[in-house]
Amino acid sequence: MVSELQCATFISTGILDMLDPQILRADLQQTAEKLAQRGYQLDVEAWEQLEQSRKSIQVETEALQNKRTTISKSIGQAKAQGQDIQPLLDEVAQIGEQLEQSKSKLKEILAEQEQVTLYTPNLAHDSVPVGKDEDDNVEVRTWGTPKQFEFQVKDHVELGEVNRGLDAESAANLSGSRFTLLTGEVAQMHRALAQFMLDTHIQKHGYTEYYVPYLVNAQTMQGSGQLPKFADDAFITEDDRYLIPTAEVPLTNLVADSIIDAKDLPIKLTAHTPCFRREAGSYGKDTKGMIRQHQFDKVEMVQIVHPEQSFDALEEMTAHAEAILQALELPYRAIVLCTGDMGFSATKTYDLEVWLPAQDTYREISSVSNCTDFQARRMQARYRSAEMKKPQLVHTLNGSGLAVGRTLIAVMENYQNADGSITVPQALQPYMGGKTVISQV
RNA sequence: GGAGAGAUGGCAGAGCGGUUGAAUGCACCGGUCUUGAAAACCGGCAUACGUUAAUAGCGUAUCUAGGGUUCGAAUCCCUAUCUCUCCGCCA
Repeated sequence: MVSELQCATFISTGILDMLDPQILRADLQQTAEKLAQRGYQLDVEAWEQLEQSRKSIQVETEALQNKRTTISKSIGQAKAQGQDIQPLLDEVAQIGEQLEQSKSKLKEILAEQEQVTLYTPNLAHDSVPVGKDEDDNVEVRTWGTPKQFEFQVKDHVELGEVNRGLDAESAANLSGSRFTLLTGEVAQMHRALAQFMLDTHIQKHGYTEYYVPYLVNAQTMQGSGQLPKFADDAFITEDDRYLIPTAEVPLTNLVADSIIDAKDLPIKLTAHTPCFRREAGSYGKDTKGMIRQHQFDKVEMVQIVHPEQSFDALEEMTAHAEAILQALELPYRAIVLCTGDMGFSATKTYDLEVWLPAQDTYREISSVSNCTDFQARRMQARYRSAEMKKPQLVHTLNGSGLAVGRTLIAVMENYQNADGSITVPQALQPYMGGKTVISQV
């Protein structure tokens, strides 16, 4: 649980952030409708009232401020010329109290508005199917054909036991439920997968590798949209740091509070990190095996791009994630998430789902999102070119390339043999000392 | 963990209670000169919000952040964060 007190420490920038205040102002009704598609109810009337009082009070405050500054300056001048300043002091004294009142009122309203914008999700792109939940997601394409097995397939838990590589009991004893302990060749394959993914993104897809902190502060979590709304999903330390739920958090925030030269775009970053999630609200889901864990490894891709490029970049990044599955020859399908199933910061998301023979279904293994300027606004990440008068917000994207644990599961299940041994995919063999099969049978 | 020093514009670096959004240099942009380039010289060059048709004017805020003192704060006080130096500890 995150206490009220901790929530109160969330960083106020003093600016109206998050959802573009200009958009909220320009076409409030339409914005509210778009938000409703995502299951978010914006109180239009309350917002309009807030806006009205903000306007009048801000104008009033600034006028008072101006008056005081002007008088104060003339006090300085009068003093320098040796004139009597008492009349001026009397005059300014009256403004003081009025100004204080006006100021604190304005502060209150701004804080209220910030609360609204901080909790408001990104707007969905027009190409995103409108829908309520995952049932309304739309399949975009499939790749590969699920293999027909001549024998009764085992799931990854059984395969892990057979090969003495997956020990749920020890993990539970050490840490509790939703943790995994890998040993021997299975642990080796897990490591090999991460290396293979990282090398592919660096060598073939043009990403720069990063090693990042696994603990970040509240400001950073807020920048990429995890806070304040999803505080309960994250692990927090006693000194108010958060275990990263994904490398997206530190990678994306690398450009926070900066103005990037347009010719340095796009910026393409990747990192292999553990990810920590409370999995609050997922009780009873995927309790068996290592599908849903408090700790899992992931290779993450992040791109910081020119606003006009972000939808092309979304396709490109999705292809980068698909390239890993293709190299491993794992059948999968790509789906586009509907408005109701998308994450908070995303305007459009593709999920990749890998075929799991034991479940006889596709399961999520990667999620690639275009966040447009939503995170950039929270982080104040902008770019500038010579022709531009003002810096503009960049667009940010992130995607898993891929979730390592789930990829391990997919390899184990798709590459299993009748005796319970597991063939090592060809692409992975160089990363496993040339080993072609895992077998403790 | 202990002791000390510091945080100013894209960068470097002045200012240390009044007319300072902030000297100066570098970088960058425009121009003069030049066959061209360099050099030299001239000019320009922060961000956000408000008002507005306006990326025009005008107003407000911003010298790490948050409080305070004051008619007035980059300048004084308090707190937090971060950086550096030394000691301790440690992979």
